[in-house]
Amino acid sequence: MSAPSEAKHHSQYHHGNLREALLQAAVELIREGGVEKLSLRGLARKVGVSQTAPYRHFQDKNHLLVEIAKQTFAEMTAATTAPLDPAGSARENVFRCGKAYLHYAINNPERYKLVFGPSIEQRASYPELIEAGMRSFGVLMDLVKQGIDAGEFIDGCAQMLANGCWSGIHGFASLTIDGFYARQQLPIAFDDLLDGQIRMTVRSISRNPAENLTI
Amino acid sequence: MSAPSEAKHHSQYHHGNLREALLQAAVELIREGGVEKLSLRGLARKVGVSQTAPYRHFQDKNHLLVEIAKQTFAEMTAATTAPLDPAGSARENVFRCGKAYLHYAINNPERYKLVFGPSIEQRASYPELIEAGMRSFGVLMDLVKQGIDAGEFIDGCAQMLANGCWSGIHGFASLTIDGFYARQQLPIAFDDLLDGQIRMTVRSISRNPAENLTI
DNA sequence: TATTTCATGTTTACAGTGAATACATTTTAA
DNA sequence: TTAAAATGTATTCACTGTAAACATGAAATA
Repeated sequence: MSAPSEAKHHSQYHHGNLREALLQAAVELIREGGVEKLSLRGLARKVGVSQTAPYRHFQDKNHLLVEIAKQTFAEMTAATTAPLDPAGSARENVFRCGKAYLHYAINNPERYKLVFGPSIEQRASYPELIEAGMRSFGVLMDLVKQGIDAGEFIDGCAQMLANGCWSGIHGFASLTIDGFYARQQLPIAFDDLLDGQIRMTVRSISRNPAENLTI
Repeated sequence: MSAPSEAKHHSQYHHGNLREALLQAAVELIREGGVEKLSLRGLARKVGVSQTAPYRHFQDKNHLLVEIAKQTFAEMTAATTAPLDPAGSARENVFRCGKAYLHYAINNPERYKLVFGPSIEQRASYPELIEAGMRSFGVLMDLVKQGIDAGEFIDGCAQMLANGCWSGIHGFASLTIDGFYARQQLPIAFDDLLDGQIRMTVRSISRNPAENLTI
């Protein structure tokens, strides 16, 4: 189980594992200062390599960002899938999924912004990125379909209902990350606000919802 | 009613109305290429002035963007207030407000992204910007309060309900603008998707909502 | 009216960026 | 053993935001 490229005596000309090192360092820099502050030159400096070395592994800056975005989508998919209860109701699972989604977003604000923000150019021309995003959305989509089939959710275009839920959760994540809710003097704790958002989301597609915000 | 600064023979050294000209040109450039592509130097070029002239009117690039964002918030406030019907129900008015909001966002995608995106740094340190944003949010907030008082909406923290609605609408606007919904093969027209989003939003806070997505 | 002052322009310069090109070295395959 | 391919570096260009010093002309004052 020896990793060949790592076992070798680093001649210190060839890095050995530059691509991975760049990705990892970039994620760190983004976490610390946001995508806006990430420069390829600074990244190269951090990794200890010349400023043009990254171009041997990424066509340009955008391609590197796309790679990180793909990884981020994958992590989101995993994070929102993990807490699901196969035996639970669709309502419960949408709640769990939403909560995990928001926790991921709030704990990884800069990566979340990278994925949805304007830093990545020409998103549409990276099929793998689109697919990674679709897979992430698919978690919610499947739950909504199950809920419709089970009669828990209102009848209608499943995609529309799923989009609606996604919009609510994504909007809440974005506004929270950008500080729009932090500035409000709320009579309730933030965790309750977050819970309330998810309950509203579930309520928006539920049949016969209660008169208060329960699930 | 003669505008003194405009009546004078332009000596072509002093522009005469540079601040306004810069703002107007910047809005155009943003509309065409997004904030990311806006450079102060390009802006100066477009207005026909030296590259440092803008610094006589704006402390730095960020201050210029903040000014445009303030104007954008003001326009949004006007756009979402105009269609309200004082005699109508809160449900109806939230619907109208939401629809106007989404139309503004979709017709002015780059300005919308400017206002909510990461281009503006240190938002919190511009009180006038915060206030402009609060006024825009206030339109929805007032409607929600009215709806709670009238018994149309569920009882609860008004701010939480308003935030929830805003999240849904804002999320939909963002995802639409960023093309996440354009890539889906939807069985329904986009206008119906948009309508559905607003109905879901209203539904999420309504007492005794119908079993389908009506208002 | 003559003069001074100040707002608003310009020129020049610097440090930073993404990226293209040409060159160097090391690894790999023939 | 040697040729080729992969992966590194050095140099350069065009672009950016912005600081500093200087120029001009409009408004205020003597």
